Amino acid sequence: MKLHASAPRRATITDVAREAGTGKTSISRYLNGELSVLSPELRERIEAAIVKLDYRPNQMARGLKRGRNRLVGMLIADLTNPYSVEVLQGVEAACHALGYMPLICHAANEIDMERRYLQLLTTYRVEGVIVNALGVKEELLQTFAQGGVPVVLVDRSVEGLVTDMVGLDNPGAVALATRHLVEQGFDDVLFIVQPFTRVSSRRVREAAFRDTIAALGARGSTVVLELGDAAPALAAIDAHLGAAQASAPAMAREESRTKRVALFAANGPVALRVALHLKERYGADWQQRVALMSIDDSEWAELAGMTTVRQPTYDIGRRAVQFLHERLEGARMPARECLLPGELVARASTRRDTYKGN
Amino acid sequence: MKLHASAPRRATITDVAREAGTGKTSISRYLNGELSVLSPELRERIEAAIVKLDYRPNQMARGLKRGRNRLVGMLIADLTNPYSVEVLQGVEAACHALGYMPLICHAANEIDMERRYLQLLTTYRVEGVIVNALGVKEELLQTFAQGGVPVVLVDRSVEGLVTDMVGLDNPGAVALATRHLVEQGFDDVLFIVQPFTRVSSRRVREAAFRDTIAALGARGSTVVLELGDAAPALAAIDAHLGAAQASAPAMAREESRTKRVALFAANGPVALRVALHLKERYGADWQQRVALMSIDDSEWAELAGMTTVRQPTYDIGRRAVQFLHERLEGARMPARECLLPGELVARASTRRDTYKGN
DNA sequence: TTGTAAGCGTTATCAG
DNA sequence: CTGATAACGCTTACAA
Repeated sequence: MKLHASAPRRATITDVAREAGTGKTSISRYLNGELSVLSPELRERIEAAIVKLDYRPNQMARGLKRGRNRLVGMLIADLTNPYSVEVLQGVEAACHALGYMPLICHAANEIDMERRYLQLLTTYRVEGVIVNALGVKEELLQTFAQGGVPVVLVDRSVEGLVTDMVGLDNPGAVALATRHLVEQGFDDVLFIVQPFTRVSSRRVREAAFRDTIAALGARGSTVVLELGDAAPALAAIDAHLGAAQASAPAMAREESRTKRVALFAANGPVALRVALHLKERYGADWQQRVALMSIDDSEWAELAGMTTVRQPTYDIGRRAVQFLHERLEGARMPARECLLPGELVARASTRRDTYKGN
Repeated sequence: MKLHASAPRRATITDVAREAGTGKTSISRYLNGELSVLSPELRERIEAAIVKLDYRPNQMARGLKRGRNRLVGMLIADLTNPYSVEVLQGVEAACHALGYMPLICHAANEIDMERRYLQLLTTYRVEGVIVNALGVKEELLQTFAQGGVPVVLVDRSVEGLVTDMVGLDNPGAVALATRHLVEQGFDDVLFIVQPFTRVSSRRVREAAFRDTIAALGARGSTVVLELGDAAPALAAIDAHLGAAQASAPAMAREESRTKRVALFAANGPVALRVALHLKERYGADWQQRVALMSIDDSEWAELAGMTTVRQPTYDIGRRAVQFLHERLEGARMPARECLLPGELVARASTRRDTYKGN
């Protein structure tokens, strides 16, 4: 009877070779699918040995020798944002389809974490990285690029770095949303966005908003909301809403909604913050009183009846991996940019026919 | 001028040794903090060489030699569930504090994925695994345990497997919630849960619900809701609600809420599904008409004014890593179980004073 | 068809 | 204090 050793070392290729009464090379060949060169008889012995020893090739050793470990880094700024999780799902699916193992790193909105993870990734010799940057300085990413490790950016670009990037077609999405609002009769739109100067996607959305508003000849302004300290922004919103209401001629109670003003949140987290505030201020039926639209189709959007622009998150993730894969396969081409279109999901909050009195 | 090689291989320890004009051993010593045995002079040369070559030790090679790579696997059943993301944050924080690198695997609710990832983890020779099992057969996990790789279960236990496990104190949480409902005047509670026979946490919650209801002498029943096909369950709920309403004596319109019946969702996803249905059926002010409570404090809970029991997710994650760490440090003790208490977050939906007419 | 031997980048052992 | 040298588990010429 064998005493249970405290750590019954996993079988190695050598063990298998011995068990099968052959050399390591043949085992290796078997593992790598070079079946044609193995006599059926040997093959069977190997098979048996592997099963018997429950052998699993050590990826680390493999990678060390081969020079590639099939690991790709996926750096995510904030998993708390459902957007990221959805992108991640696409990334995972694509990775598996192509035989990569995503090494998922979650910066949790901490810039140090981000740096630290990036270092770690190089330490593990990932073959490529997909980055949803928080605020990496270009140099950090540059390190990868210089080392010949392809980088694909998701959702945002990084100043001074030219690489493949995939994300939402922000101008298109914002235009889609804004046009919808105007068509529905809102001709004064408040665009609410987090501090945007340092984050490309926010910057682009804000600019697109102003452009679209101008093109449509509507009124519009931007409010900067910081999630950490939203009070000032919320006050500004209230003020705007209040002013609009005051200027509107008295109406029947049912029609008290400030009809011409709509709120447009630049992303899901902002939308939630604003919705919470509106609910607090206007009560449970806030949706009837103020129109809210948002980029990012949050899970609660349906519940709140909020109109949104849904991002093609899954595809974004898949596309990112595809770009990476192509580079890893040796593709030499200038940096590409893949901008996928958003989809308008119209709900009660902005639909003309939902509030009485037109 | 140096031509940019297509893949400027990363510097290895040998390169550094050459650059510093010394042997690999010294470099290794330097890397492992055995500074005391290095002459200040040599130390400086090494430092310089490392910086100059931007050297990063290869973790794979390290792991290969050392027999441990500081990798711990984290298998998550469903990242789409915010619960998982929160636990993950705790895990990450703790891992970094202890110098581990979490290898995050997302099964995306697919049982094959789960199996596949588990295999992969053993292939990468992770030192331990934290598992939020979807439905692993015990054998798979057994593989780890037998190989001397510690396993910590999160949120649910796996039949036939005895290991450390950490999660919510389900009986306590359910009792807390149920008692609250009864105290608020609801004496007929509908517990809504996904098919629970195969998932320990659901099973425990359901049992605890029945126990508590019995102990309190209230009425209560269980409805099984499948997220994939919720219609039957929702119909059952409607029926129950309808019956209660019919049996109640006619009241003023304002008091039409079926006062004595409350809905209790076993987790966040179920709560969302139910809320969506209620909204569809009762309109935007569904919260005024039917009481909904849930385990898991979803991000939209505040928005919907839904009472919840918040899970100590972050701590669950941290605790899991701690357990793992202790095992990795060689702790030999019987399997432990850490059940953390939930916290009641009372909101309008179940508060007596929020609906008119008491 | 099969096996031998030389590494991959580190660390550990053992002499200087 | 410092540095050869032999592994770690695997792949890959190169032989046989």
